[in-house]
Amino acid sequence: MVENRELIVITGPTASGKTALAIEMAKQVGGHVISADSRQIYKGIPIGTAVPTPEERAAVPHHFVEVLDLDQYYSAAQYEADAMRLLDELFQQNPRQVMCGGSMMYVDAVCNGIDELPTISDSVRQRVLAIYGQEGLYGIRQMLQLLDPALHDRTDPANPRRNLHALELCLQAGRPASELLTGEKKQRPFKITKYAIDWPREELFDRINRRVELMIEQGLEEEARRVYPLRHLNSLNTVGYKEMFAYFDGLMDFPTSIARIQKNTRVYAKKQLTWLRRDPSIIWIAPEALSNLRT
RNA sequence: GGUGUCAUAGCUCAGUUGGUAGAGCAAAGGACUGAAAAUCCUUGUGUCCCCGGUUCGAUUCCUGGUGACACCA
Repeated sequence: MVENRELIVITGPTASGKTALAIEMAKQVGGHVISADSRQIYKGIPIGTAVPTPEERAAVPHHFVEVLDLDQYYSAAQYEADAMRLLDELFQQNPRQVMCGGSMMYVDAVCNGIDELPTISDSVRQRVLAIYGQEGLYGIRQMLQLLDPALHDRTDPANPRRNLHALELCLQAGRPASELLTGEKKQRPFKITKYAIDWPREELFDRINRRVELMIEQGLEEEARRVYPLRHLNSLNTVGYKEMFAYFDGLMDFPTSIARIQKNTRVYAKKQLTWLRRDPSIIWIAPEALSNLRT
């Protein structure tokens, strides 16, 4: 009954052409596009996150695009749950569906699963923040070592966010969180095939630079001004907006902020590539092969 | 034309009282389990402008050249 179910995952670095390819694939197999993008999921920032166009979305149904308010909390774990629920539904209509996105953690959450962890309560969060405020990262590390030596040892000692969260988990769970972090890969009731588009780096960087210029033409500055009052939200701690905000704040001029967006987007693409490189299940496809797909 | 200052990593520059050199930015590599377009880590050999001189030894001092800048004509 579920034998031929397949999730076709189109991933890869930013500006590599995932959107168009995913739509083409979805059309061919008769499936929907499930976006795996931690920023396109928010409403109000379509230009800077290069959301699919209305025409593209009319051609194939899309999910998880422009559905959250900027101040809504969301996470890879929530995405896993939401996406799995949706896939269950969609597979009943069609055995092949397409996932598209460059948020590697989201992609992995669906492909491999994430451990079940307790939700951190406000009181625990406040308590950990207070420790951090008074004793800094050192204090957090010390307490973590006491509560969960194993987790302490494998947590990047210089990364505040990771250590804060590790300690939060221990306090919330009431026992060493490392017991919960099994890292077990979940079995999915469908086949997963991952593709990424393999551009020569120079060409990818060219595409990035051009796309940023296009965003400016489309009105990125105006869009950024609209959300400027919400600039402290995590959803706006995003390439394209941070740099515009810095320009609005007088920290840099307009051309500099554009150049910074281009640079930071290149850095982002590199980080994505680092993640992708260690995933042996990815099928890299040459850009030239794309034209053959588009029949 | 004259005088002066400068010439060091892709860029901006520091430095070596003569023992072949280092920061920021850029760039490259990596980590990643409930904020992930986030967060964090690692990586600096380059004819020290060119020819010659002094010296055990010159990127550092000296002569000359070339280039840039400033001022004077």
